[in-house]
Amino acid sequence: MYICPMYSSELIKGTLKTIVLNLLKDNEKMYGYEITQKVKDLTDSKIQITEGALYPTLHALEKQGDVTVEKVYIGKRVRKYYILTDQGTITVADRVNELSDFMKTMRFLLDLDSNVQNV
Amino acid sequence: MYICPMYSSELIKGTLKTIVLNLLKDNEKMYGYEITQKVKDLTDSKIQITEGALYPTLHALEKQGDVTVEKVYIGKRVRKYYILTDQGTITVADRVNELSDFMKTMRFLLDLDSNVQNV
DNA sequence: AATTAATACCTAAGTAAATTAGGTATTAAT
DNA sequence: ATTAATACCTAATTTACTTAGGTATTAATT
Repeated sequence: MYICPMYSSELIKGTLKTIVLNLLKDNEKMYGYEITQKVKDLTDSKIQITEGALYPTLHALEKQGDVTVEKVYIGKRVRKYYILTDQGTITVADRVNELSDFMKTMRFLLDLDSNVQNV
Repeated sequence: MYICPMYSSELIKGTLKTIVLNLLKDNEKMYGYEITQKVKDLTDSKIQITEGALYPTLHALEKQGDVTVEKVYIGKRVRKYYILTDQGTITVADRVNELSDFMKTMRFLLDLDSNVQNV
């Protein structure tokens, strides 16, 4: 199965934690595979999170206390649900604000708002 | 001299070439140091390009044919002006479109447009 | 006059966050 | 019966930076 990310990987780099945390903010609990599918669906496959990037990121978020894990067995198959902690709620707000601010700065820097085509 | 970038470096990662090319699109010719100052000025120091990142990037752009170089001596001090090539003009359009599209997708994904505070 | 700051270029080593490329195992679909 | 989808994982590699130096000229400050 070939994975075709629409955006060059450099752009997505640095936004993964923000994406994951923001999804958990809106969904209470999600498991890894579900996150990859959700992002794919919401972005019309323009952003496809690779598992090699996602799982280490989820483990890092757990380690730094932004999420907790809840193991659930679906038959014999394990699912690890990730839930945002109180600290994680603060982190996601910070991250989203920073990204939002950064994108605003980039739009100004690249003079994108004066270009009608970019709506 | 301490450099304090406002945004975490991961965010800026991947946008440097686009920023540089776009400045050259609007300015005909610029030299490295001038680019760092211009970006600092335009972003109120929120984005500060480090020289360790910029010079290798300029050399890469030259190697891949997006810019040409013009050496000028100001007294005994050398200045290397970078000028966008025809190919570079295409590259910058592609890059800016991609970044613009990516930011639009991120705004949707993070549900930023429904948040009045992010204007 | 001497020192510091600003201008202007550069590179090498280290780092962080991805990609690539595997692996295991269960369940559903063809 | 075989393939695809679900669901987890890691190790090696790559990439684009940061950090931390270096050289040299010119302007500003003490």
